[in-house]
Amino acid sequence: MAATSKLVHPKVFSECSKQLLAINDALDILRGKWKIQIIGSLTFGKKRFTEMQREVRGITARMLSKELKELEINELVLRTVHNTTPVTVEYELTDYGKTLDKVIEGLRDWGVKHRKRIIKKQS
Amino acid sequence: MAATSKLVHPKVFSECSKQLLAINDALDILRGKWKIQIIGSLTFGKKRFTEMQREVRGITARMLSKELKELEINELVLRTVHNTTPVTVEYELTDYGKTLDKVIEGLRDWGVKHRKRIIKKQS
DNA sequence: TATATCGGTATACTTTAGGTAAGTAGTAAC
DNA sequence: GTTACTACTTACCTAAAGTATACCGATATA
Repeated sequence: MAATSKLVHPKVFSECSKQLLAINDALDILRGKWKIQIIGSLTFGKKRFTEMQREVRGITARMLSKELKELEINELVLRTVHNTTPVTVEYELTDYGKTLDKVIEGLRDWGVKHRKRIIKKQS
Repeated sequence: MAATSKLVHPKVFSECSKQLLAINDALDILRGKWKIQIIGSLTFGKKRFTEMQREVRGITARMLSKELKELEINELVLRTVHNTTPVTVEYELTDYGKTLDKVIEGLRDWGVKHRKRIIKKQS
């Protein structure tokens, strides 16, 4: 006897697919090792380039520059150049960037719990 | 005159760094094109392999298999083989996997809003 | 006998992500 | 005139991620 294939109700199926599409849209913008961390660092306020380089552990100037550019294009981050010498550049979240608060917070909270769990398992 | 480097208060700095570490921990497990989508699809309940292949648009058997294995190793997903013919295999979120609810939800909600925004800008 | 299903695996390949290292302009301090 | 600072850019390279396609055993169906 062949396994009966429990068909998902079309309504449920399309609902799930639609939501996966949304997740995909979000990931398209946030994917990679650095973007979410960069946004995370900017939730603490305006930052200068070198400041972020120090804060986001392990990131190189190349990656920071590249990722910030993409975030700027997607209107999540605002870049402001100040006429000091040498020039200073400030990055901050746009209002739209700030709408990612819940995502960042969720990821951060889960990460904290996850780290605790891993450490507990090792001991 | 050189720009004065506004030093961040050590307490604020370490707090930010600590939180970025947590975000990094979370991302280590969830990074890539598919993992979050797979978990997202499982928030709707148990799924069989082929069912997921249909649901997660564009994923190949190879990737689905690979990603599910990694999620299983990290105890986010449980795999159950049923003795039907042909065999059926069910995947579901573990209790620990379910703790990602907030993250998935946040990403999904943001994705929905983001898609609306993009469509609006195009018109 | 031929074909289909389920849950994959094997192999080969292409693409993208990310790292390394060096260099840049403009200014200013030593 | 050499060095230092800020905020990058460029060229190059590797490793990881992802894709395409064919195939597997067991069984059931046409």
